[in-house]
Amino acid sequence: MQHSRNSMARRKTESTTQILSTLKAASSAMSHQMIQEELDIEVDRATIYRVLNRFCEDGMVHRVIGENGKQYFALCEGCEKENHSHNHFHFRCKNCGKVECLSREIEIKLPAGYVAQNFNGLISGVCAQCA
Amino acid sequence: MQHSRNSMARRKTESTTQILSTLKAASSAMSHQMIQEELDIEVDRATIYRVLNRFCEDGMVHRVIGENGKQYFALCEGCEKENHSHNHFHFRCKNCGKVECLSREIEIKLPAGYVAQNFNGLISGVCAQCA
DNA sequence: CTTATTATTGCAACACAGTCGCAATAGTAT
DNA sequence: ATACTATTGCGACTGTGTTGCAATAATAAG
Repeated sequence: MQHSRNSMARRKTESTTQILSTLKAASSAMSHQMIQEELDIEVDRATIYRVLNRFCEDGMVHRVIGENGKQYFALCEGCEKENHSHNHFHFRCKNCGKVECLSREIEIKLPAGYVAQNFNGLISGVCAQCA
Repeated sequence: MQHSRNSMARRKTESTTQILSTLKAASSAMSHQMIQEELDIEVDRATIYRVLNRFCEDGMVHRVIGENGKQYFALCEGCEKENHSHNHFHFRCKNCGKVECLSREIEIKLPAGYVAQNFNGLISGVCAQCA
């Protein structure tokens, strides 16, 4: 079978399915560590990152950068299809560590000539459960 | 002389003044590394971080987290006084590394019970100079 | 000016995130 | 069953940001 140009088909493995279902089950964005702890099987840190990066490339998952500089991953909910914009904010609770989506979409106008490739909006503080 | 409770007066040193004037001279937010390279004197990495953290505590400088998870520091321009909100976006050029302020202020409504402590809005891409 | 106090510094060590090369393993298609 | 190659685990590595500790130096007080 011929693949277009950079012929790379994704394979289904124990790791990928488990990580995917972990993300599906999660109510919030997860760090690699949270994912690792949640898995039924042992998966290497490097592998988890590679799987998550692949998911991001494929547009199944989006990456959020916390105010702590760390990466969090969450399934794309409403932007699976053509409109793959992640222009919404996230909220990270500094107490319980939960990272939630804030539904409101934001439109930011850039100065002329600027090209946007990535959007990362995050508010951190204390969530209602922890307040 | 008595200081209110945790009696800590800030001292003026070669490092602090140099770092401050470097930030003043900068047209964009800087990483610790950019600052270190720009200084006339050698200052330890740890010291730079400590100075910057002190500046942040004092509200003279604000901290921006890049989409790469790294910290960038910039002088507060319009929010020196009482209204110390940093609710504006930044733009980081993935080519030249420059981190600029986007002037527009943003207001985000949080769900009930949520308390915001920090705001970090960043768009990354390619700036006009590099496009 | 001299002295005492303590904020600040440099150094080394550390914890952690995220990445990468390589050889071994295991999906997938034929 | 076999070949092809995506994926994995392991180890090593880079870089960020922090911290403990002893030495240094800024500031206030005498």
